Amino acid sequence: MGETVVRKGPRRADAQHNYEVILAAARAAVAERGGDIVLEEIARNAGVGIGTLYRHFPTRQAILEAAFLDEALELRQRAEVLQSAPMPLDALIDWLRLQMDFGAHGRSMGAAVMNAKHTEGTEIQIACVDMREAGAVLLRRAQDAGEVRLDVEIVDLLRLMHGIVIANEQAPDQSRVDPMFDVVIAGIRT
Amino acid sequence: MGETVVRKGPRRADAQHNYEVILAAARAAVAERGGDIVLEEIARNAGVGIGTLYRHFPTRQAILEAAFLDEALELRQRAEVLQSAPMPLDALIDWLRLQMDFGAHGRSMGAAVMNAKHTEGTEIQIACVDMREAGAVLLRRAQDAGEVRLDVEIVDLLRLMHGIVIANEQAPDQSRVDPMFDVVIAGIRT
DNA sequence: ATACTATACGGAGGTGGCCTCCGGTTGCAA
DNA sequence: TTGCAACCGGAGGCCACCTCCGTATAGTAT
Repeated sequence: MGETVVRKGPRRADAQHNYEVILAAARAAVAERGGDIVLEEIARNAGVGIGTLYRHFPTRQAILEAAFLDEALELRQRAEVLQSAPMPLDALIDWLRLQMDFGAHGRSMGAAVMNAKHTEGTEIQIACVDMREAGAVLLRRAQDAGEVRLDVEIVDLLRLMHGIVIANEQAPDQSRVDPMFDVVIAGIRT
Repeated sequence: MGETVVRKGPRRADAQHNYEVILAAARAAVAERGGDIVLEEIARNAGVGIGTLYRHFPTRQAILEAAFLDEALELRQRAEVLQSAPMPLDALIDWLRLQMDFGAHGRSMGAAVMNAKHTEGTEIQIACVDMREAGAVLLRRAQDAGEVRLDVEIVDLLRLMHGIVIANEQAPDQSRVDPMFDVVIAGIRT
């Protein structure tokens, strides 16, 4: 373990540049095609060889993780901001909606990334744990305020949001997303 | 449209036999690998050439649909049986649990099949519609009994069940499935 | 400025799965 | 038994994945 680790430290200028260009292309590709991105196309769009792409991101998983990292960081930040909102339940609900919006944007990448969340040590794993903990504070506040059932855990909510997004992904009409969300919210209330 | 349709009627004996052998192999493969089955492997296990497989099931989608068809039929049947159960809400809950169990068994095939549910005319589409309608009766009974909110639709419930299964698929622990299910049930109550 | 080398680039090529196509085979009816 | 429509099988083209290594160059030492 820990053999071909991608160096994060100081790199040659061209390497750093390529890394960023590839990542940008990857994000664009993920945004419109979801999880089933075509790696060689990303390399082409980034204007680099396929070998260069694979050096920076040794595995398909690595690219998806990198593309999702920012979202995880932002979701954590949003949670921390909401932690001081006046209405604990509303804050939680707002954050859960964000989860869905981000998930919808990231499309079915979710499955791939969800998997990564559980493999130790990854950068994305740490980011996801942080995000989850920040969300857990929101949940706890709502529970302490007596507005949410005590037997609900944060993972339940994250997975339910994720599930709603995934289940509606292939559907022609997105019109039932809100009702489904409402059901979940009603279900966690005391 | 409607060109290379797979004939359902009388076929030559060897063709009929191969069809069944392939389908059996496909079901076995789907049961353990989910949606990302390897078609050539199925053909190999069935002891037929790849060409034969493709004649009987023109597309990957067709195989998944065929493998899932039985489940849809059975779920419909179960719903019809439960329609005469004494407690409408309990009947609905039981049926939704079945949805999850079947989905869990069918694994991530769900996404592929969910898609098929919305393409017109397919055999699986008809089966799914029938199943959904049978489930809708269960829902309506529970609503008429005043036990379930009126703004809930059957698709919401099916998708939520599907979502729970998918979202938990990659997770190492399945222990949160029941709590998530409970949240949904609590959420649809009046 | 020049030379040197660790670092990085790029794409050819091997692998594997998808799907088509067609020459050969066989069930079945007459 | 014969004939043919139905059926079989797998070779082969395609595409994406991923590795490997010869070439190029940024950064540094002189």
